[in-house]
Amino acid sequence: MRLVIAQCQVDYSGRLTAHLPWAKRLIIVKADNSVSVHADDRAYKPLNWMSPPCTLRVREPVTDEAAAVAGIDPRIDQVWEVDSAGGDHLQILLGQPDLDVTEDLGVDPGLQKDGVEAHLQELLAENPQAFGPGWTVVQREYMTPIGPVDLLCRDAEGCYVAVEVKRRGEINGVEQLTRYLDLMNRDHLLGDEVHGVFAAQQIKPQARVLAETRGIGCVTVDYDALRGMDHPEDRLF
Amino acid sequence: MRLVIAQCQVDYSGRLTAHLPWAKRLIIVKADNSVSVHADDRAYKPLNWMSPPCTLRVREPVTDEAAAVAGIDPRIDQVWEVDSAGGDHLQILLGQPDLDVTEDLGVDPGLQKDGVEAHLQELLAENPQAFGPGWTVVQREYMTPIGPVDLLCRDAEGCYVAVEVKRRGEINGVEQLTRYLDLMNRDHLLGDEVHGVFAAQQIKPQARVLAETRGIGCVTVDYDALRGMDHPEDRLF
DNA sequence: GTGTCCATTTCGAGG
DNA sequence: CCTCGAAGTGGACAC
Repeated sequence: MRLVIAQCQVDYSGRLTAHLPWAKRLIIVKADNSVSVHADDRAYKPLNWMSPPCTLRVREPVTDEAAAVAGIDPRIDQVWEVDSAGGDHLQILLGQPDLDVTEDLGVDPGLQKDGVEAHLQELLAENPQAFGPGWTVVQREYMTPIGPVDLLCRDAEGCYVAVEVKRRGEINGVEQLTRYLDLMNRDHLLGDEVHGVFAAQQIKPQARVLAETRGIGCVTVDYDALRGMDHPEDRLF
Repeated sequence: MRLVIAQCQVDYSGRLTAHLPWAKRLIIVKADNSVSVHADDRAYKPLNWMSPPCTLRVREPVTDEAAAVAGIDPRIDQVWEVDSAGGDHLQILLGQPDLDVTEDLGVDPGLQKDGVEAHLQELLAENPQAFGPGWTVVQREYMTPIGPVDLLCRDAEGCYVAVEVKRRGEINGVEQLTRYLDLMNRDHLLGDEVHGVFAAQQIKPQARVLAETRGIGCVTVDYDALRGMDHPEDRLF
């Protein structure tokens, strides 16, 4: 990993074109050749970047005399040309760096996550009573021609119910479930009419309204409580 | 902006929980107090981070003796505690740094962009003949109760057509246009039936199929050609 | 503030 | 390799 802090000007052309005027910024070159140009704000998002795979060519410093002949601004110390296979191009004009260090970081052991949608689906599959008494799970990731239904359940009366699980329930999730229900009921893949339930840790009001107008049930899920039901020994009382 | 390269262990808890085992990484603290932890790959995305606004507390180095008494790993040189208003928490255990520099970058003059969806919409508004001969634009960003239709047009026969403009046409865009059409035709906001056209630089096959089953036309747009039509003087022939 | 939608989204999984 | 859906999405803009 190489870190450079210097005055620079950046021009990108690819999916769009973008320009950064001359100013002092941080430039990161990672081991995967990716380049990112950071200002001192905007959290972790760079102002401009090139994603890997890409190649980086550095045109070396020129003498003042040669620069003058070529019409190059004498402030320019280096020119970086970054190219991707897709035709994207990033050009960075660099002044004298205030920092230029290279460090070998090695391979990272990687990030361990807990609490994403997959875990929520897993917990619900193990605790279908969260939907109501007598509910059972027929299958997780039940395949249809247009994609997998998160959970296929049966309610207390034995009716099939397709459950769409989301961390945050928004309109798109309702649309997605609606497409599954339309298909399953049009083709009578499961005989009787299949109902729908939209399950999420939080459901936006507009999504709830849309679901209800389509006869889809809404269930808000408490992840921590569900984890407690799943492993009662973890609870303190 | 402060750049630190050091062995570290990171734990995040907030919208999810995540853990990074002990390894050498880059840590960036920006002027907005945001913190990001980078490995030497994954383009510009950090492994872990805290978005502003947040506060950073640094617990100073302890002596080996004090560390032993407190049960702290003697490799630990500093402990950073980063907290956001939303209750998110990031803890970074740091070893002896290989790099620790602070640079003042000042305020960035900012990024200039060209070629995003707004420009595509603008070009299409100026060149409705891209949809067919005799087409006219009634209004850009035509407001409905559930959001703005990108372009409201009339075709050669004078029929209203709602046009949804996307850079890349995917299923969500078709759903979005469908909601507008459902509403406009249910409430007869414009008298006769309003048709729909889905216009994008590239349309995914599944989006195209969904659009066609709903009677929505698909138009793929060549941005550069359209720019050429708009400013013929820019063309070389 | 909430809601909606764009993004050079990035990223990962699955066919 | 493409396609699709999730993300600690973030950010801008309208209401």
